Amino acid sequence: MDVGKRLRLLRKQYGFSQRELAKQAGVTNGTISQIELGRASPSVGSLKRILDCMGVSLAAFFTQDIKPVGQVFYPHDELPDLGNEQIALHLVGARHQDRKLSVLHEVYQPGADTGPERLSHEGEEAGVVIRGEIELTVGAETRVLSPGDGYYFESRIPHRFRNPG
Amino acid sequence: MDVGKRLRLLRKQYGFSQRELAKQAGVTNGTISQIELGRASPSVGSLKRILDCMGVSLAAFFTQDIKPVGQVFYPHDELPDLGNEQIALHLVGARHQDRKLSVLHEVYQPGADTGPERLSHEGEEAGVVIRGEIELTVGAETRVLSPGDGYYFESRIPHRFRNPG
DNA sequence: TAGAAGTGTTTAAAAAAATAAACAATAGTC
DNA sequence: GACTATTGTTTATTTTTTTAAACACTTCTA
Repeated sequence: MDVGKRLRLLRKQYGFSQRELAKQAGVTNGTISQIELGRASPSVGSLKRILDCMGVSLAAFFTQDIKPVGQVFYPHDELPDLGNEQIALHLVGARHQDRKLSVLHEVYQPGADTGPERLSHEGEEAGVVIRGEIELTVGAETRVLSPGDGYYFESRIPHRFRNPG
Repeated sequence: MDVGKRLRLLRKQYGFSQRELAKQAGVTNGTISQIELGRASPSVGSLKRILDCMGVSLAAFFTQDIKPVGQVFYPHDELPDLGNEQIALHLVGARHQDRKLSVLHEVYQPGADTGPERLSHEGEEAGVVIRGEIELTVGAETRVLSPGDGYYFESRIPHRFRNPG
């Protein structure tokens, strides 16, 4: 089992560049490059700091137990309607196990606009497109969401909202 | 989770001294001392070489999944008799999971004597005391076996036979 | 076509881990 | 008691990792 190959695979899954990951982990991009190329065997301390940024434990790393990113995009017709006839309440992320957050699509009036970002912080995030279209990038995946479509993901995965309209 | 404390615990379980373990792993005793004291964070390469000597994977190490040494000593009355009335066939290590070896206590005539050793090699080992008493040391445990008592253990655990009589 | 910003890789210097050899402490033997 | 063997720890030196900064390359944007 190659530590370097595994780290690179994991980093790609999360859509990090070497520099992004390095900055968060408190190491340099060169370090990550050399580890991935097998030119250096990281100390367990360094490796731990790197893996922490992706929510992966040393145990999971060496167990080959890469947890998949999970379902991120929820088409409109996959949002169960929990509301009544006057107010539509579509729950986003219903299938997401260990859900710590509940977001509802409540139909009253158009919502506010979300500006472009590229964040990676604690917690979880979810939302729904109200009007127009929004291009959402989560990790390595990018998708244009139409009105009615939703999203759900861990905020530690780098993400960005963009209005292509 | 402290890597040093875990390594020391594991080493003690296997009855290794720092020098014994170091020699097999191809590192120095000072290295192991410093790791165990937390004065150094080993590279995954070094840690792997050390753990290999004890048959512990990096995954198991970080999973806190220390597999116990397992039952080593089997008193006579715990050996199930698989034989007939003329020949007694007592199976040693019946409860040992993943048993790759079967040793039977066959009652015909007294067996040979085993000299003192201190080995650590591949494979598994098992036997039964025929006559007199034998002091068997496996890992950190020592026990005097009487006629009818048996033993079963992985040969990579350092062991020694001694006839105190 | 530049120019800026992004990517991963490479290299000399700094920091940390691993070595080699000493030290101190204990236990066993003569 | 002295001698030997074994234990774990400590320290100066060597080796390796990590850093910091450059490099080469691609991809946007003006």
